[in-house]
Amino acid sequence: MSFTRARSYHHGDLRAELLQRAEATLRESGVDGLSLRQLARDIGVSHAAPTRHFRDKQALLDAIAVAGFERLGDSFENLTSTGSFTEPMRAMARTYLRFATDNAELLALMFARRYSPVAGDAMSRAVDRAFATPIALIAAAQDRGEIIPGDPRRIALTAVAALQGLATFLGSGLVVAEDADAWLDETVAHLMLGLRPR
Amino acid sequence: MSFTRARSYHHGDLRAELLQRAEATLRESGVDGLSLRQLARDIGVSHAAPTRHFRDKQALLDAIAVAGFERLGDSFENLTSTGSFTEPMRAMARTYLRFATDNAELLALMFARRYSPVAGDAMSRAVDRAFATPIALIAAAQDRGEIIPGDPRRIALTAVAALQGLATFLGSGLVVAEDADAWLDETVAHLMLGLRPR
DNA sequence: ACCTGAACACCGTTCAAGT
DNA sequence: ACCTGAACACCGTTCAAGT
Repeated sequence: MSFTRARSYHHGDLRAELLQRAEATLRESGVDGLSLRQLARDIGVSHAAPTRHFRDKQALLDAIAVAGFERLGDSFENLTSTGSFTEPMRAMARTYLRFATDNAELLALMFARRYSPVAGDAMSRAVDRAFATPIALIAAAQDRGEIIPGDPRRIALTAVAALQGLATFLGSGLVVAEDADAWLDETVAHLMLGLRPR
Repeated sequence: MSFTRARSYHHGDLRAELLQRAEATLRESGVDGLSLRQLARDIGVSHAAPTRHFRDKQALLDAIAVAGFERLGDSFENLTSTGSFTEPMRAMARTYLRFATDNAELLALMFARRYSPVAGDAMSRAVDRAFATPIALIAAAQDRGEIIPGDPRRIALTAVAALQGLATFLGSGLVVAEDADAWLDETVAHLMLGLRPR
């Protein structure tokens, strides 16, 4: 059955397979290498079939971005906020930067600010969940007096922004990839201790 | 003369006009709205003419990115490193974030990590120049003992990375654009003083 | 409800030929 | 040296028609 399913008239789970295949193509060939027609050809379906599941190409890209934020949220899941704050903070930073370097094309898509208005709902849910762990981390450290007071969301997002920028610089080659770990440590140290001498 | 020049067989300065027009289109319609054929139509030249000046579309995008880094370098030019360090630092941050928000599509292109190998030379010259001012700013502050010791390039790039990440979050809507100034101040304060209580 | 095939209006790139 | 026009192999999107 499952052998012939791909050749039957109705595919069965075309939406899921389109998404999965699109993510693979994105990783291998970048956004520019992603075409709806090629995708349909790869799966063995007519070029017009994807329209049923994604109204246009942007809708597919939006769905990939949502899946990306969900995966980012998953990768934060086993972070703990116990112990001295520096360690959870460094673990979060490593997780984010690892996701960023392992999924460079995907990350660019996630922050490409091209979402269709329609995508907003599922998108913002996934985004909120992805950043929930860093925010909770900051809040827990504040309770222990290890972090200055202030809105934990704002503090968390400025911290993650520093990592996001570092990921961008790494991706562009402005910072050489081999030194990524050293840059990561330095970024965390600067964030925690500041640039002004103590 | 200049009225008929655009209609004569030889254009005269097609390369410069292609670049200028492309930057305008990029600003108005984004990268996705940028097509060589449309560009040629806008200028009033055959669709194959651009090939003489840019071997392919990527070469044009590279040239736009180089021009972007040059403009970024220009906008840093009148920053001074005198006075208490906090003020030059905030001025630099404002300049970068302003450039980022005023040229969102361009900035994305500048860090799109798709440079053709050929572009590397002019590109790295423009990049080096663009970041020279922030690096000099850090070095001067170190001399006055207002900044911790360490490689000024590394310190400057981690600082600019924090701004770059903030610009990305602003562009994606993760941080609302109206609060940009407040986020900027908070980012600079965190960078200078750190997140750990003093 | 889901998919196909043809049609339409676009692309980027190449290359002989024109000026 | 620079530009044109035709040709080629692609796109995304739409829509009647098929299952």
